[in-house]
Amino acid sequence: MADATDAANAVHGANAVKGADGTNGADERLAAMADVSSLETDRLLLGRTSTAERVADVLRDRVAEGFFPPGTRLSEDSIKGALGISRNTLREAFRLLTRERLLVHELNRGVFVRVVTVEDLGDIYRVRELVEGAAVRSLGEPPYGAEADEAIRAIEAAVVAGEEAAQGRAWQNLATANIRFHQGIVALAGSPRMNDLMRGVLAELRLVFHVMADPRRFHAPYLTRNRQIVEALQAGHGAAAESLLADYLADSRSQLSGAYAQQMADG
Amino acid sequence: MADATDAANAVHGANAVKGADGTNGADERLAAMADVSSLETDRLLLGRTSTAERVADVLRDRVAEGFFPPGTRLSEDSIKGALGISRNTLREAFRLLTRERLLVHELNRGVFVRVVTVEDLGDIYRVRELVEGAAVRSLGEPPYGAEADEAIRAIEAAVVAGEEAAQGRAWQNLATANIRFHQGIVALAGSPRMNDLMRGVLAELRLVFHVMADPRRFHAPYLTRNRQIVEALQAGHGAAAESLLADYLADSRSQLSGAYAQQMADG
DNA sequence: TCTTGTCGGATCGTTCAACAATCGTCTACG
DNA sequence: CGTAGACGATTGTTGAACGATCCGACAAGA
Repeated sequence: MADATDAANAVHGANAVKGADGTNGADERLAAMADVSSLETDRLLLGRTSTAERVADVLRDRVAEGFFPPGTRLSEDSIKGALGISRNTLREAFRLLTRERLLVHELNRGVFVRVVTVEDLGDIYRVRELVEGAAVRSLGEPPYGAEADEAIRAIEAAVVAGEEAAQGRAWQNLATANIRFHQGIVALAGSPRMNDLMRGVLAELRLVFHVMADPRRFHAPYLTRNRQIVEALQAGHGAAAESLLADYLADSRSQLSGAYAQQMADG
Repeated sequence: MADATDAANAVHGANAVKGADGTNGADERLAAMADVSSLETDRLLLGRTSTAERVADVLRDRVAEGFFPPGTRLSEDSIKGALGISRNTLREAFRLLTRERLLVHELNRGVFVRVVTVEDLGDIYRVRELVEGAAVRSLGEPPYGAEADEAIRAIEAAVVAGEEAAQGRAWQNLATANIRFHQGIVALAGSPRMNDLMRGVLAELRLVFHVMADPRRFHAPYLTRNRQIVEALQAGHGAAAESLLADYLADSRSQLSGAYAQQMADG
């Protein structure tokens, strides 16, 4: 859970960085005496966070872990008291989270944890099929670029994490690993905007899982398929991976949407 | 300028609507006694807006029309005074616009109109090629659904608007029409999330056009190609439209990225 | 002359208090 | 039984205040 937090923040922070500023080319003399250029990488990590962002991090984790189930109203007063922050700061954190589609804001009524509709779920899968498929296809033939290689390593790490979680019956961690697997798939495309989109979509999907009992049923069967996909990627069989992934998503979609519709109908 | 404003707001409002609420199917009796159904369209417009959202609308338009060029710092104090609103409300509006990637927020330094980097531009086109292409492909064979038919009508309306703008040498309107054309293309997929993504991406692209002189050069040549594409769509030649679109994007990309890189280098 | 330390104004981050607007519910009345 | 209206709770918005941070200017030192 803690690592899920860190990972989410890291990705978010990396994407939030704006483009290069124009301060290059004037200090080559300095760079000659000490290798200052190596610090430029760290500079992105330096981005400090405001209180509102940290509050948003806390609330995001709470929502992700199911502490605030979908539909819950997040009262300004109670949360402000519990976290010891001002109302304005809390409202700013709320805005940040509505941006991520985790919360919805209703005028004069407050903010609620998003309730994903069945139509939303269909759209989520449409996006996934499109984006994840395109990401794999964009790989082309090996050798891949350094960026893609790193993405593949991240994917494999997610698979391993999932296998360990399954072994330890830590279903929550399994869900996290599964989400990170697909995040890694999209990262193959190397497009920050696609990563951003998919991060939001997968966060929404997590909300879906939270209203379902027995998360194991929706994650465990896909462990071996994740493994197959990453092995295909590592072997350079992009087309095979894409095909496996398409089947995966189709199966997952039908299984999940059926169960979710029923769950929503039951209340 | 005024119509650009209205259009931007209308599009934004339509896309900002959250998923279907569950209030359908229960009031058919009412519709029978008086023609209430004609009001259902307006109902989405009826969603009241907070002050912060209206402020955000104003600022969004100002940015879109180039009143605030990229890189401009938006001072809280001066804008708050000019609009006659509280600082907190203004900050909330800023948050809304940073969510749309129009502004960037730097801690303790304020908010700035986004400066799109050359890398951003590359990513923007990657996303466009992927998403717009997939949207057209998702059409399949005619007859299309009602949703897709309406999207095609919107596309054609955008083409007509563009042709009229070109005739009147209203280059700003031409840019708007062009953007709306591509927004319509994506709407073919019928995916709210894709529409959302593309709205943001096209808004970013507008920022690019604002730092370039002679907008005509980047829009006028594509008028006839827009026309060809929409005619292919109307004729049910999806594959042809997709191919035309792909060429369009490739040409646009190379023309724009070259000019933009040079523009950024010149300062 | 160049570098470094220090200062002060301007602006942002955050909190607090207050009031207006709105929502939901409960009640009393027809 | 249904409905209008009052009430309490919560959100929307404002205004002021204080500390923190940034940035340019200016002075001291090598």
